[in-house]
Amino acid sequence: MMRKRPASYRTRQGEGILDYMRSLGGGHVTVNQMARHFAGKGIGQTTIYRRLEKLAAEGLIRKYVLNDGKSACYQYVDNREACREHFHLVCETCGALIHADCDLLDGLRAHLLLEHDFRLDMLKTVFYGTCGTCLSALPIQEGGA
Amino acid sequence: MMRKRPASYRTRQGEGILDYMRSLGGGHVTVNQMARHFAGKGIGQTTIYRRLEKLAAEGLIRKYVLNDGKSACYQYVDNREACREHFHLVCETCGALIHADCDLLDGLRAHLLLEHDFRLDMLKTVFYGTCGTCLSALPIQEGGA
DNA sequence: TTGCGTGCAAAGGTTTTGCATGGCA
DNA sequence: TGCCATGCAAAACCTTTGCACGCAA
Repeated sequence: MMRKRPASYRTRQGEGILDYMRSLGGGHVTVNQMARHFAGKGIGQTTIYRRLEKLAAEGLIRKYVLNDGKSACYQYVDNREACREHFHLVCETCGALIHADCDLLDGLRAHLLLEHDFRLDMLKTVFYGTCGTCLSALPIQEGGA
Repeated sequence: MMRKRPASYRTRQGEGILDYMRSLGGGHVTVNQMARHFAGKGIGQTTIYRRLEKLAAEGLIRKYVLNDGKSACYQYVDNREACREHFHLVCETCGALIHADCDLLDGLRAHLLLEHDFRLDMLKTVFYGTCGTCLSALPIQEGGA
């Protein structure tokens, strides 16, 4: 039987990185920021990259690429199962991640599968836009550009 | 008065690049692909970058950054308003970028705005999942992983 | 003639990889 | 002890920039 053999060791670096991600409470960071945070604390940037990659693969954290494509940023998500069942909205202005539970999603997913022959992956899909707070804070910002 | 003074010259390279983008009929390319296409035809990659940047600023083409952040890809849009009106689906298995014109999007956008106070930006949002081709090619591939 | 457009090469930044060592189980 | 994890440095990549020349208007 292939038991839930972890095949992964618990290390100081790994714990430090996961703890740090958790401590952000949903906030997002880049590898660069983390590298600076851990500078002098014995955690190199290669480890950060590899660790984040693993965590993202496990679904414990989420990886975003910002619009300008400069560098990726990561954030902790505490319940990945629930995450298959709701929208993830990211505000391009303030960076907030919003979890939106909504059954419209089922309709969307079904539609994509039936009409477009496409199985949607909610763990990867992120909706970009502007959140209510930033909308009201913004001036007119019409469709101009 | 600031007339519509072009302040831009018509060049062989510029025409070539725009023609090529148009010839794709909405398909998408990376700079790398274009550089290969124009290799030996006297259009360097620097020009491609600068030209695409300009075209994107003018709204004649669109620039995407996929979630893996590898490289940006561009596509011609002859009607940028219409372009706000379709889904962009990316297959995580084969990497295909699919354009899905569909009015379900309007419902989705309206819903997000009304119910979730979130203005969706279709220029940035990409749906990730598995395309029909890859779905049928795959075995069962249940929710396992 | 003017000055934008082009192209080469180099710089800049992010992410990945090779390889030897370190540390968990 | 076995094997994964780590870290340094180098490589691989993508994109931008400096500078001189070419070419459109």
